Amino acid sequence: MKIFQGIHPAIVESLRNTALLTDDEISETMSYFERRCIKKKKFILRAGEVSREKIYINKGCFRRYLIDDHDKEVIINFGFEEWWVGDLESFQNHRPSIYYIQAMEDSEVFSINEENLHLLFKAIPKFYDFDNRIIEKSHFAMLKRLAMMQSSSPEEKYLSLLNKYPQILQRIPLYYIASYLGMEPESLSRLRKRLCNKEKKS
Amino acid sequence: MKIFQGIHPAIVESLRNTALLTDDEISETMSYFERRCIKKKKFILRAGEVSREKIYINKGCFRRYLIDDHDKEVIINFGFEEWWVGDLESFQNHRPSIYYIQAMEDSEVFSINEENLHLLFKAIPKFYDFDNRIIEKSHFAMLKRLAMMQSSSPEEKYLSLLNKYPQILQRIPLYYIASYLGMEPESLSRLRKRLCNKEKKS
DNA sequence: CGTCTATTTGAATGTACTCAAAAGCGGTGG
DNA sequence: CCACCGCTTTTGAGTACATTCAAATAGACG
Repeated sequence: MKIFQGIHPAIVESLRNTALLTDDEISETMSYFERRCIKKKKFILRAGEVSREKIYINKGCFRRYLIDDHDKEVIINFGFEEWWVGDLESFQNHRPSIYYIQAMEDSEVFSINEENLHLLFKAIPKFYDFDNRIIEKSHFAMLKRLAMMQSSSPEEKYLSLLNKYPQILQRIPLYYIASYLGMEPESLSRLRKRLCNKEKKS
Repeated sequence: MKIFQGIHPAIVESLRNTALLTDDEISETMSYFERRCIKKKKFILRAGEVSREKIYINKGCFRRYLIDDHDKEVIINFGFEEWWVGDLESFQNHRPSIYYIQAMEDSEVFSINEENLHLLFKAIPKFYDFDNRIIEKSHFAMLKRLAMMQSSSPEEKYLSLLNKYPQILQRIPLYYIASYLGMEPESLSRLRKRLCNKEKKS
């Protein structure tokens, strides 16, 4: 098994086991991508711009948010290693995006523009299927998150987030987490205090 | 332009203009599907079952819901004409579903099982691309809905729903709409009263 | 006409929200 | 080493509104 220097093991793993690519095909696939570094706080997309590339995170993390009707930032999701980020809708339709996407840490990504993406799909059809399956998986995850948002109490939302991303507290400030959970930072602070007290009692 | 009897015009339209199929290809595509009638209140899927077919709605409407940790029904979404329904995740992974899908009216659907779907993809590759684009679109819509759920007041959620599906009040009972919006039926009732009063004053 | 389903109303409670302020924390420069 | 500044989190007080439980009303359908 070939070792791929500087590529996150989870990416190689999923190209191997989910996309079912051979090592040669993985090398070829990666050659269509460009490696880029994004400094903390830098944007890879702003509302109004058209997304010109698909981006996979090799290292670091990002937040996607939009500005709602009350001029408030609403965080839609975070992106960590081995996930893609970007506004696929803008990318596909060549329409201005409504989202901002910003690096939360110094990050490194693999990006690919539309032209190369089509060449890659032609060269490695299995990658086309793989890419479609990624969207599908995002969709499934989104459905479950929506169910959560609708039915769970703020406590449950917070705990389930911690459960899913145990490292999130180390990487993301609480007031961004609050926005992601659909609450105010003050409420999250009080909620955490409540949970703390419960722990002590039990 | 051929006329397709008994097929919802919106379905034909999207096969023609989005999938870019010729009339002959549309006929061929449809021949892979089975037409089925579903009586009001009947289930096309229950939690625990594995979804064995993909289903497109020709007439009528459905609701998808799950039973949450507090034994409460949570409505995830409604399906109307020309949309697909079903649990794609269960269908793809052959795993038991967590969702219930129930007809809200006497309905008619086009269903296709896995075997025929693969045959169809082989016969009409453009349908494979089309199908993937449908998932993508669902995903985009879901992202926007999530943003709504996170940032909007109950009033805004309700009004935006009416705006998106003007016919919904005629077809779906209010207490299901309440569940979809993540609130109690009583709250929706009071909310509607408030809106009514505002209208009168203005 | 009666029964089941759906919607509204009432009263009491809890909790998230707003606004305002304080405290904690990290880094920079004098 | 300390003072200062920006960023993040916590605390406080008051208000608004969704929730719960209970009951009344309204509609639909046989």
